[in-house]
Amino acid sequence: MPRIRHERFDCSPGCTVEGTLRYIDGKWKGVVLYHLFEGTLRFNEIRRRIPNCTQRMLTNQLRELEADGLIARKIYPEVPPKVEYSLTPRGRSLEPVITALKVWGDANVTLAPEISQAAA
Amino acid sequence: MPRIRHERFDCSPGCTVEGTLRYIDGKWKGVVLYHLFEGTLRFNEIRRRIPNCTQRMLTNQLRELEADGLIARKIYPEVPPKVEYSLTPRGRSLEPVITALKVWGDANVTLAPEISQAAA
DNA sequence: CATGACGGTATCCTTTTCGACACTATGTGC
DNA sequence: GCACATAGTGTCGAAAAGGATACCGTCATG
Repeated sequence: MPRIRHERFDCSPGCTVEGTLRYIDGKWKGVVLYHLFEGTLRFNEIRRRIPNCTQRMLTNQLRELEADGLIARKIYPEVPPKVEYSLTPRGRSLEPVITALKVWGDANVTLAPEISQAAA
Repeated sequence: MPRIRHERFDCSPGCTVEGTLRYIDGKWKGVVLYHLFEGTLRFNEIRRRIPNCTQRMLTNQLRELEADGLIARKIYPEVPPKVEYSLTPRGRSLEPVITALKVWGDANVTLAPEISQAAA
C-alpha cells in the first residue's frame, strides 16, 4: 500500500519547499519523472532504465506518483498485460524543478568513476 | 553522528537529479537552507524559525549540511556559547534550486488551513 | 510440456529516520 | 544558591523506507 505522505506542511515559512520535496522525494521518483519527460513508457521500459530499482520499489514509486496526480497509468486490457505511464500536466509542470536539480547536480555532484564514464 | 549519504550515485542517467536530492533531502534541510538565504543566523534563531524541528534533529541537519560544504559554522569562544551559521558559496549556488522548489510548491502544495492563513 | 515476457503481489527482514526526553558546561541575573 | 540562556550530546524506541525473494495468471513460442 503506497504510503500517504505530506498530509500537512506545518513547518513554518519555507514549508512549500519541503512540500515540493516530499512529492519528488523517495529514492527513485526523481529518476522516474526524469525518464517520463522523454515520453510515455511502459512498465518494463522504465524498469530497464533504472536497473538498480527493484520491481517492488518501482511499483511503489509509480503508485505514489499516480496518487499524487503527477503521472497517469493507462491499462490496456490485453494479454500479455500492457500498462503505459505518462506525465499529467501537473507532473509536466515539475519540469523546471527537475531541470534545476539536474543542472545543479551536473555541476556539483561527483559520480562514481565507472558511472561518470557510462554517462559520458 | 551524521550519516554519510550519497557516496555513490549509480542509478543510471538522470542520477544527478537524485544526487542533488540527497543533499537537500532530510526533512528539515530545505527549510534550513531557505532561512539561511535570509542571512547568517545563530543556532537558536534557526530553531525559533522551525518550531517543529527538535534540537537534536536541527543539530543533525546542520552537521550534514556542513559536512556537505553547503553551510559554514562559526564558533565564537564565548560564554554563553555563540555559533553562527551561514551559507557557503556552494550552498548559495543552490538558490535557483530552492527557488524552483518554492515556486512549484506555492502553486501546487496545499497547506493545512491554519497555516495558509499564517503564510498569507 | 517447459520457458519466457508482462505487470504486477505478498511476505519477510534490515536499515534508516525521526521524535521524546534527559543531560552537559558555563556565566549572568535575581 | 537557583534558575535561565546558549549550543549542544546521548540514549531509547517507534515508525518508515527499502531490499530480497518468491509467487500469480495468461499467452506465445520452442
